[in-house]
Amino acid sequence: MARRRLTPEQRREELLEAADLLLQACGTALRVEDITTAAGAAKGTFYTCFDTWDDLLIAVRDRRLAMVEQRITPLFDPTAPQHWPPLLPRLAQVLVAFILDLGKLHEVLFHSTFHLRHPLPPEVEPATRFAALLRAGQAAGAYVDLDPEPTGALIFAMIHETADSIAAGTDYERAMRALTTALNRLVLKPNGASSCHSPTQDALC
Amino acid sequence: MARRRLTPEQRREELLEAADLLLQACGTALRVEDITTAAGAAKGTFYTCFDTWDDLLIAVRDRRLAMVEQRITPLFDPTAPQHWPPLLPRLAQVLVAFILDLGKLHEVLFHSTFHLRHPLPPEVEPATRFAALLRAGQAAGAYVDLDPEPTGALIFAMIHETADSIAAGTDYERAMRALTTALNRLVLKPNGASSCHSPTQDALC
Amino acid sequence: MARRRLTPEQRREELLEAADLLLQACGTALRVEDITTAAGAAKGTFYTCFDTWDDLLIAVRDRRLAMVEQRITPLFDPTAPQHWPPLLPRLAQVLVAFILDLGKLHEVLFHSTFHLRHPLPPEVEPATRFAALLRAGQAAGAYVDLDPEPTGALIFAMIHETADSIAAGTDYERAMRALTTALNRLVLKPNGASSCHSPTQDALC
Amino acid sequence: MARRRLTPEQRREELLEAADLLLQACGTALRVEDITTAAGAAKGTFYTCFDTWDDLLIAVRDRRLAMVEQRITPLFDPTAPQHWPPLLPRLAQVLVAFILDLGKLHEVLFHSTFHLRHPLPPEVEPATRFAALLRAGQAAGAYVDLDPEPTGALIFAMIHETADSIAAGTDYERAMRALTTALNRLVLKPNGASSCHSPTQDALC
DNA sequence: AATGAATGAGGTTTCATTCAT
DNA sequence: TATGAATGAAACCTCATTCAT
Repeated sequence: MARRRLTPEQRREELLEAADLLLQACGTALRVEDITTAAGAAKGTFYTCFDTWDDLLIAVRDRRLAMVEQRITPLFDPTAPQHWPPLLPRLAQVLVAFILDLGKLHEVLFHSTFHLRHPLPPEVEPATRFAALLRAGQAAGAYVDLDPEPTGALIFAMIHETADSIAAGTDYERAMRALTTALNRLVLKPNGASSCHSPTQDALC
Repeated sequence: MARRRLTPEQRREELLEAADLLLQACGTALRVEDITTAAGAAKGTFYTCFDTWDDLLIAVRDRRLAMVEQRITPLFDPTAPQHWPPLLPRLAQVLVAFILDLGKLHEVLFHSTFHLRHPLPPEVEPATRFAALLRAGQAAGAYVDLDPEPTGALIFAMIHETADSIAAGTDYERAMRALTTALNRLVLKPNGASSCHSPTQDALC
Repeated sequence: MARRRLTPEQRREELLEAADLLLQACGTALRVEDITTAAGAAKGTFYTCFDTWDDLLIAVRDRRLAMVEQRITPLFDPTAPQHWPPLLPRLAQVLVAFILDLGKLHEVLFHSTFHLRHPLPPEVEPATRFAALLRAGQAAGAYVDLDPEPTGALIFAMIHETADSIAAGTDYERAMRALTTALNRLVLKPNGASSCHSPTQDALC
Repeated sequence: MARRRLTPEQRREELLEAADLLLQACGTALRVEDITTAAGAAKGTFYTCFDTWDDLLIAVRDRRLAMVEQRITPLFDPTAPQHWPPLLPRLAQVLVAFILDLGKLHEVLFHSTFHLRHPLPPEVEPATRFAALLRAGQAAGAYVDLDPEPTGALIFAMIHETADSIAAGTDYERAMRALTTALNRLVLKPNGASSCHSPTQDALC
C-alpha cells in the first residue's frame, strides 16, 4: 500500500536486518513472508533483493561474519606481534560468544543442509585460518609441530562443539575450561606445569 | 498390483533397507514414495510400518548404530583389560569409517534439523561414552586428568570433523594422522616421545 | 491370533453390538478397525459380515429400530382399541426417548449423508406410520381432517426436532410440553380447553 | 498457466460462485480442486481465499442466506404492521423455495456433519426468528399462547421437512397445503372455519 | 522498483476396501 | 472362515517462487 521508495541498498539492508533478527528467534520455521512483513515490504520485493532463499542466508551469514571479523582479525593476524599461549583460548572465547549470539540462526546456517550447499569461502573458513595461525605459531617456535590444515579444522571443531554444548545447557565456565585445556594441551609444548594453568586463567578473565 | 504378503518385520526390514540405501545415495531429497517404490510396496504401506518420516529416520539410524555397536562395544567397555594408549585412535578409526560409510545419510541424520529434533539417546551418544572411557582411563592412570564430560564431547567433535573433512576431500591418511596426534596429545601423559608416535602407527595399520 | 470360530450369526452379532456401542459414543469418527478390535476380530472379518460400511450402519439401524418396535407397535396398531387424544404425545415420548438414547449414533444415522443414501423403508418410516395413524384416528372421528401423508411427515419432523433440541440442551420438560401442545392443536378438535391440557399431563407422567 | 490477476474480492467471489454451482450439482463429492479448476484458478489459490474447506462452506452458506435475507427480513420484522394470519405460510413458502433452490447444496449444508460443527449463528437461525415472530404475534393478539422458543423450532422443523419431502418427490401443492394447514392450526385461534381456509388460499396464490 | 495475487509441485497422512495366506 | 498386511486414491495444506499490474 504505502509504497516506500528506497535505494536497493537500503531495501536490502532492511530485509537483512529483519531476516537476521527473525532467524535468530525462529530458526528454520521462518518463511519469506515473515521477513517482508517485518520489514514493511511486499513479498515480491524479497526477490528483487535476493535471487533465492539460500542467497538470503548467505547474505545474513556474511553480515554476521563481518561483525565478528573486526574482533578476530587482529587475533588471527600473523604479522602482528602475538602473545602465543593465550591466543587460541582468546579466539575460542570470541568465537563461542559469536556462535551463542546467533541463537537459532546458528542451526539454520551451520546445522542444516544449507552449509553443505554453501560452505564458507576458504578465506573466512575458521579451519583455514586456524591452520595459518598454527603455522605462524610454529614458525615462532611457540606451538608444537602439527599438521596445520587438519589440525586447524580440529581446533575449530572443538570450539564449535563447545558452543553447541553451552547452547544445549552445559555450564559455560566448565565447558570453556575444558576447551581451553584441550587447546593448550594440543598446541603448547609441555614445559612445566605453567602451560596448563596460567593461559587458562588469562583466557577466562 | 502384485501384492506380496510379508511379515511386518520383513516388510519393515525391506523398507528400512531401501530407505538406507536411497538415503545414502540421495540424501535429503528423498520422499516417502521413492522408498516404497524401491521396496516394491504401496505408499500406504509405509505408514503401516512407520508412524512418521522422522520415525523412519530414527529406525535407519538405530539400524546403522546397531551395526557399528558390535565393533565399538568391546573398545568402550571399561571392564575389559584395555591397552589405553591406542584405544582412542582405534575408536576414531572405527567411527570415522562408520561415518564415511553413511554417505549422504550422514547429512540427513547428523547435519540437518532432524538431529536437533531427535538427539541421540545418552546411552549411545558418543560424547557420553567417551566421557566414561576417559574416566576409566584416568582411574587406570593412563590418561591425564581432564573434565570427562566436556572433554568427551570434544573428542567426538574432532572425530566427527575428521570424517567430514575426509568426505569433503581431505586425504584420509593425513586427516587421520592429525586426529590421532591430537587425541594422544590431549589424553596421554607426555612421558617420552613414544606416546606420540607408536600408538599412531598402531592405530593406522 | 487366537482365532475364535463362531457361527456367522454370532460373529455378526458381536460386531453389531460393538459397532452400536462405539457409534453411540464416538459418532462419525469411528473406523472399521475400532469395531473389529473391540469385537476381538480381525479387520478383514468385518467384510465377511458386511459388504460395506453403509451396510453396517443399516444393520445397526435395523437393530435399534427392532428394539423400539415392540414399544411402538401397539401404539401404532390401528386395529387395537385406541385412546386417541393421548396417543400422539405418548408416541412422541417413546420416540424422543429412543432418539436421545442413540447418542452420537443419531447424527451418524440421521444427520449425515448416510440417510440420504439409505432412507428408511416405508414400512418403518415414521412419517408413513403417522399417516396411517392419522387416517385411523380420522376414521374414528377423533382427529380432524388433515392430509395424512404430508401431515404424518410433519408430525415426525416435530418429534425429531424436539429430540434434537433436547440433545442440544433445551430443557426436556419444556420441549416436550411445547411438542405435546403442538401435536394436540394439530390433530385434535378444539372442543373445550380440555384437549390442550389433560393429554399433555397424561403424556408426561 | 494464463494467470489472471484479480482483486481478492473478485477471486473469492469467483470461487464462491463456482463452489456454489458445483455443490448444488454434485453435493458431498466435490473436492477443492474441482472448484479451482472450474473457476480457472490453481489449487493453491483456494487457500489464499479460504483457510479451510469448512470456511468455504460457511461462506457459501452466508452467500445463500444473504440472498434469501432480503425476502424474509420484511416478513420477520416485528415492527412492521403485519397481517398475521398469512404471515407464517408466506414465510414457509419463501423458505421452502430457498431450500429447494439449494439442490444438493442442501444436504451438504444441512444434512451432513458440517452443520453439527458449524450451526447457524442464532441471529439467522430460523428457530430463533420464528420464536421472536411468535412472541410479536402473541403480543398483537393474533397468535395463541405457545412457548415461543421450542415452538419456533417446531415451526421451522415442519418447513424444513416439507422442503425435504418435495425434494424427495412429494407433490409441491399437496405438501404446501398440509404445511399451511398445520401452521395455521398451530398458531391461530380457531375463530370460525375461516382461519383454516382463507389464509391457506392467500398463501398459495 | 515494488507489489501481492497466483502458482503448483510437493508434503504427510488416513482409511475403506481387497486379497494372499 | 478368518486373518491382517497391503493397497492407493484422496484429502488437506504449505510456501518458495513467478509475474501481471
